[in-house]
Amino acid sequence: MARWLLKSEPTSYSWDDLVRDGGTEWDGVRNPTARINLRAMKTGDEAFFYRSVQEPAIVGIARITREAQPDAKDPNWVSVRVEPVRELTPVSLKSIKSEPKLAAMELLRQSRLSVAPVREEEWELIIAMANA
DNA sequence: GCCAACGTTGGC
DNA sequence: GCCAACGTTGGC
Repeated sequence: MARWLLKSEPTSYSWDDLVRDGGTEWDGVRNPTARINLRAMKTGDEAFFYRSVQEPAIVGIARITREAQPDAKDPNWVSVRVEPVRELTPVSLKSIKSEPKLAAMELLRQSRLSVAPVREEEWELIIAMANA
């Protein structure tokens, strides 16, 4: 199973919105690199839900429930379906940056990328940080 | 095809 | 509010 990270500004779509909805179409992504990542997602893959801008942090885990299909608003782009798995004790961007083992994370390397891969060892370390 | 100008994202 | 990173647009 592959691991991912999905960014969202809480003012546009928050973790609580995802929980309330029980699942959502992850659409509106308009970046070529992010599109490559969306297309690589398989049903059952898991993704960190990252809250950007306001108190940036990883705040939950979501699951991909349908692979990429053309975005309803513009077929040149794609969307996937996601649903919430569980909330996490927030792991702040600050704590991610302060952990040397996470220095290679795509989140840090390309800070504007809204759909990014996460390595298995990074995933497990962040889960451990949330549980600490 | 190059690159300057401009717009957007997102951390601080 | 500022600014760095980076993507897009458009003149040449």
